[in-house]
Amino acid sequence: MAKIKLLYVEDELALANIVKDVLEDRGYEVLLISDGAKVIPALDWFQPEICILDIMLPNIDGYALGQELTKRIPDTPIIFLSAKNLPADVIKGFKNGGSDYMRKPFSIEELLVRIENQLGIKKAAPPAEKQKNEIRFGAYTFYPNKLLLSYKQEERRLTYREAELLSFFANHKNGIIEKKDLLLKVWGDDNLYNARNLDVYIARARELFSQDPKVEIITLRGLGYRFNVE
Amino acid sequence: MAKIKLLYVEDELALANIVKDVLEDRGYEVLLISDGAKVIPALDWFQPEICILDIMLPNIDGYALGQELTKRIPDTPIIFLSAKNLPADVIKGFKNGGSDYMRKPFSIEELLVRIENQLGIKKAAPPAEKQKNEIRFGAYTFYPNKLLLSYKQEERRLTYREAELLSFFANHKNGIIEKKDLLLKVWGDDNLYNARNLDVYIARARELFSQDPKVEIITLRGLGYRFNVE
DNA sequence: GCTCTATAAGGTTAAAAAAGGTTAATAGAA
DNA sequence: TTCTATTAACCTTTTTTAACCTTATAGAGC
Repeated sequence: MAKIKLLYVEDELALANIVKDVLEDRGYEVLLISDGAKVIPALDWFQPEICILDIMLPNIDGYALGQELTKRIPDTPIIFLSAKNLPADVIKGFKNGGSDYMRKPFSIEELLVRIENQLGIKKAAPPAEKQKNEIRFGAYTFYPNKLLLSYKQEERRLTYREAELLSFFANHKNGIIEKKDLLLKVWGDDNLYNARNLDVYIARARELFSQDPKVEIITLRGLGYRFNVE
Repeated sequence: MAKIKLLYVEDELALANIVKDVLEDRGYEVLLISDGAKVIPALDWFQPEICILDIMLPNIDGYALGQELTKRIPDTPIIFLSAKNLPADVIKGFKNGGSDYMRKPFSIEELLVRIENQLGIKKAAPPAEKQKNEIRFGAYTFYPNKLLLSYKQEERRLTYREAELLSFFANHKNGIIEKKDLLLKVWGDDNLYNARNLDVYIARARELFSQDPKVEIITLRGLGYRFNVE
């Protein structure tokens, strides 16, 4: 079975490395980032299933990061971890996208159990379109390996780029998609020509999903898109 | 709207009554039980949507109770509340059906937020939707993820910047909004040109809300705005 | 203390510029 | 060929910039 991908943002490296070791020992694939500014760019290639965030980070504040993550990967649970112990801080954590909040110092065993708890909650509802070969978008079904999109009885063959685009959407549904990330992932390079190219594919994707108004690609001018389903 | 039914099991009555009052004040329908043995029989007629359990109870142990509740009402979240502070106790709480665990003494505000968090996870159970999709501004409803603002039957598509501005307002309603914070959040940079730009968007926002006089954007000259609702 | 005036902040509207949408034509691979 | 990807052309919408107008506020002079 594939390992669960866990993003861990912490700047105290002495602590972080111990925790990381334990987590890896328990079978998680851990990405440890100590600089808050590097988190967002990492989302694309790492695609975490759960995030552990320290709050007091250099450069960026953990709360802001939580908010940003909630926008981009809305179904992924976030556990805040902080020496800020006041109830007001905890509340702020929940308001900024947190699914749980642990005070420092904490017990690693307790952290492990809280992680499992969050994952358990998520498991019950079944998103996680990681390596699936069947993905539902509203009334459509997308078969990434077969390059096929079906709607009711109709089947439609997709081209390679169309399928790549839809796969990217599948991994970012109901979240913010930056144009440059999309270009990098699907075209491997974000230059001006490819940007226009993407516009053409977006038009095509909109046409593909035109039967079901619940599936919509919303433009975030100057930034990218939102792919909304349901 | 029907009140949310909350089962609260606690034997320290002095504490319990204070908490109960606050919960009722926040709109919950609270059933307080101080004798653990009476919990199971009450399930049938009360049918709670969330349970708060103290662990050290006379007659029956809170963990056992948690286990029993999990069997009988498996989708109902349980928050343990206990003076037993060791990580091992917390872990035991999660293993016995807990969805969260708070150490005593606790802040009531924090409890309220954790309750909401649990309900939020459950409410939108299939696809766990953490972020708000619907925000009310007086007679208007704002759908930040759909970039939509509705008033009575009318729906109005918003542009990305308009939606960002309204999201910022949503997070600061009835409070002071500093121009520079707003610029930083919505434009990512506060320089003089963007400042004029913001003026244009404020005019547009005022136009958007012109149907309901209860929603108003008040200028705080030299500082920013107040976004008043209600 | 008043009143007047200068000035800067902000309101409003329109025009310019940039981003993106759409469709068709062209180029390139299979 | 034939199918796919890219480029181009033209159009629409959004955002930015500019111009001009209104209003609040501080200070000068009374």
